[in-house]
This record gives sequence, C-alpha cells and structure tokens, in this order.
Amino acid sequence: MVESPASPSKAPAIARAAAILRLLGKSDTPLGVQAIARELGLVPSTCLYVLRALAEEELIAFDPDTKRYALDAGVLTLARQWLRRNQFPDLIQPVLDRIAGDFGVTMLGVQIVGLDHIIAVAVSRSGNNFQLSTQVGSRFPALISATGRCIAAFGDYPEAELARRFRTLRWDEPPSFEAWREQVAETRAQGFAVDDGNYIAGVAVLAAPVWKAPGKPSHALVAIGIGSAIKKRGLEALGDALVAAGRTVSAQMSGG
Amino acid sequence: MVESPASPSKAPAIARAAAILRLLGKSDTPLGVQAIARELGLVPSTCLYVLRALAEEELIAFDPDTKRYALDAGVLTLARQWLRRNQFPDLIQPVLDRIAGDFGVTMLGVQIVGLDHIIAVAVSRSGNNFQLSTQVGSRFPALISATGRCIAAFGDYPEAELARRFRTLRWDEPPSFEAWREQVAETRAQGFAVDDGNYIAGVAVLAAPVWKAPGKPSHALVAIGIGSAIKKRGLEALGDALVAAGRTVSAQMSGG
DNA sequence: TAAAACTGTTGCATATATCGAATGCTGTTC
DNA sequence: GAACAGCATTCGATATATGCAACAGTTTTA
Repeated sequence: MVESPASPSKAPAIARAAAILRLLGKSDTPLGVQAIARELGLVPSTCLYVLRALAEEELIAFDPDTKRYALDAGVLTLARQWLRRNQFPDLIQPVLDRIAGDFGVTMLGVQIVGLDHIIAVAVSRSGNNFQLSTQVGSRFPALISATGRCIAAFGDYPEAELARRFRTLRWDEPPSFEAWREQVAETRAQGFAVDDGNYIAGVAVLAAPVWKAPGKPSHALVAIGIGSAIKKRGLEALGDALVAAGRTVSAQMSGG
Repeated sequence: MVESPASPSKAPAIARAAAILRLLGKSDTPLGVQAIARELGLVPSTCLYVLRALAEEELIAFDPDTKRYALDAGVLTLARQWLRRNQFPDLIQPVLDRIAGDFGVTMLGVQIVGLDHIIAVAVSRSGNNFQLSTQVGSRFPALISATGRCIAAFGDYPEAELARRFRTLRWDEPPSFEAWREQVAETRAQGFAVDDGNYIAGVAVLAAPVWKAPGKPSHALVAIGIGSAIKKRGLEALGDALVAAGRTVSAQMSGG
C-alpha cells in the first residue's frame, strides 16, 4: 500500500510519516496504532514511534482515552504559511470571482505538480450554480479533463510518457488517444482547452495556462459548468476570458 | 534552535522534518540546504536527505535551477482533510458570523492545545471593524489574553505550572499574577473571561469555553474589538452571548 | 466466569540512517 | 584569468532507529 520509490530514500521515516498523515486525512475516524500499521504495511512498533514523533510536533492529535490518532490543527498552520507566501491565490481570487459571476460557472485556480497531479489552490463558486463542488486542496490527475489538455499542449512532454499516463485516467466518457491528441493540438492553437462532457458527463470544463516562468506552465485557470448552459452563453467568450486572465496573471507573477 | 525533547524521540527524522517545514513556512523566500542546516543546527548531508524525502512526498517544492526549497501545496491537502473531519469550524462559523455582526467585533474559534498554545481554526470579521487581523492557522500562547484566563479557569491545571507559564507571556500591559488569578476566579464565576487592554492596549478580548467532552475545555469562542466600542454596547451582553453560544456548540459537539 | 483475541507497549540484536570529511561545482574576488 | 569561497552533493564508518518477539492490559467470545 505504501509506495516504494525507485532509489530507496535515506530518510524512510519521513515517507512513513507522510503516508500516516495522508491515511489519517483520508480516514473519517481516528485510528489506532495497529490499524495504521496494518493498512500501510508497517511494523507496529515503528509505527508507534513515528506516531509519537508526529504527535510531539502536533501534526497529529493523540487521544489518551481511546488511544487513537487523528490529524491535528498543526497542519492548518503550515497551510496558512504556504498561503501567505504564495501570491497566486491572492492574485487570481478576484479574477476567479469576476469570471464566475460573469459566466455563472465555478472557477478554480490550480497548481500544476509536474505530470503527476494538480492541486486546487483557489475556488470561486457562482451563486446561481448549484454545487459543482471542489475544495481548496483537492487533488486531481494532471492529464484529466481540460487542464490535462492544457498541460499536454504547453508542457512539452515526451509523447510516450503522455500516452502511458493517459491510459491510467478515469473518465465518464473516455476520448480515444487520437481524438485527445487532436484536442491537445487545438488547445495549443487557440490558447485554451475544452473538455465537453468527457470527464464528467454533461459538464463542460475549460482551462487556460498560467506561467510563473518561461517553460512549462505552473498553474491554470479552470472554469466548470453545466455543458448546455455554458454553450448557450458562448464557449468562445468564456475561453477568451480565461486566456486573457491567464496572460494578465502570468505577467504579474513573472514581473513581481 | 531545534528543541530537544525530554525523552529522546525514536524517530528524530520526523522532528527534523517538522522543524524544516516550520522554518520554510516562516521564511519569506525559498532556502538552500546550507541555510536550513545552519539555522536548525543540522548536518548538511542529513538535512539534504530529509529535504529530498519531503520533496518526494510533495510537502516541499524543489527548484532545480536555484537549488532552493519552499513549502509545497501538499500541506494544503492535509489541511483540507483536517477541516473536512472537524465539525468545530463548520459548527461555529454561523455562530461567529452572527455575533460578529450583532456586536461589531472580530470573532475567533480557537482550538486549545494543552497549556502550550491555541490555534485559530475559524474567523469572522465584522465589516465595519477595520482589520484586527488574525488568520486561520495562527498560533498564540495558551495563557495569553482572555482565552488564557478561560483555560486557567476551567482547565484544572496545577498552580505552579500556571505560574511558570505565566511568567513567559508578553503583554502590552502585563497584569500582576495576583490580579490575573483574581480575574481567573471571576472567569470561573461568570462563565466568560475578559481581557481589557492587557494583551493589546486599547483592545478588549472576551472568551468563553467550549467542551467536546467533560474535563478540560477543547475549544473557545473569542471576541476581539476596540475596548471603548465594546464597553459602550455592553460588555456583559457580549459575554453572555459568548457563553450561550459556547453552551450550544458544546452540546452539539458532545452529542453528535 | 474463563479464555481467547485483540490491543498498545517494551527490550534487544542488527540492518541502516546519520554523521563528518572529502569531492566537484559555481560564482566571486583580486 | 587564477585562486578563492561558498555551495550542493557523495561516500564510508559507526552510532542508532528499526524490526521482531515477547509482554501486559482490555474487550469480545465461549
């Protein structure tokens, strides 16, 4: 269950700690030592030491009565510090709010973590649109949906790697790799990507890239809405708005 | 700079990792291996291994060009998971909003982490009140201000421990320990605590405890406002509102 | 009520993560 | 342009964190 990296890490305790944090995050209820050790394939005693160390750092909370462990508020402090140092959420929040309002869509600002995945770092929900719910901190595979086409179009990744990753994706209505490649090419041409019901049936997703520095895009602006509603109001207009906003934010991020 | 625990941990890598995360959080700019090692008193090579492990887990980001490390968005994911599993912020947010609006104060929901410190986990700023700024994830010493009197009043801690901790606090207008003890007694009697300009001159802070389970309070509701403005509208009324809200939330948390 | 099955926890031998010095690299100084 | 100074990184010896087996509670089962 715990992944083994190609070159064995010189600090395995940290990989274990991270796995424990993620497991506790996933779990809806606090877990005991044995349950954690079993789930992650760890030796109970080692697991106990890691848990104690994490509790010492207040990243996890220990309930002496039930002997159960859960995430603690310390992770919040780290997140706040990350947010404080990152201009991207602050920069794009007003942009997201404006586009969400203008077009009646849910807007996301996402950070691109290589070809592996993307993380939502800012969200704006339009009022009239009922919850196409995504929260800050949510993770998605990098190549999925419109954002995926964006990353493929502007990331300059080797074809073979893209194909390999593409096969692992889960869509409501999977496009063929050939169709997808064509859409990626189109994305490169028009500056924004469209996912028309592939990822989630009936839901349209648009995405435009943002660059912190020349090279691969670092972030993306994403619009999500009911497919029919978006198309009625003009898919092009929304796409152009995303591209324009992306350009502005890119300039601000590389300038400042 | 890195604190040495009483009983030496069996997983020191984790303490180092946590120290690194906090250091990177504090820093306004990405740091190199040597800078981190020097600041934390670590051996550079060990520091490097820890950094690589953290980067592998995407808790920190590594810039290959500058060879610098910074917090990564992975910490956001953990924070989101913590928030998802914790009912307290959700429960109190409407309560905070209401009281903030009614009394024109800034409201905080805080989690109590023993006698060591408290962490703000929910915030509501009243519109007309200019920024008495505190953000979610902020940490404060446990015994400071009104919340401190609350913790002392309802926590049943040994007097010596309280006195020891009390001496380390930094106030704008420090009360004497005797005066403080008296205020703690009063807090116990009336159910809420008041800090009238001690912590921050001219600023009044009120706090009422919240219990998840019988024993020591687990959280607190905190009101912050300009002293004169609060006193004009009635300090008692605000205090009673806090106590009532605290009782309601306590019931919901122990019931559900 | 007994005992079985589970839990969290400890002591000890050993594989191994850490340390400190040595290396190669990059940018700076004279 | 050469020597320096600082950096990140590697490498081997050793202190040590880990894995295993045994222990002691606690709840569930017979």
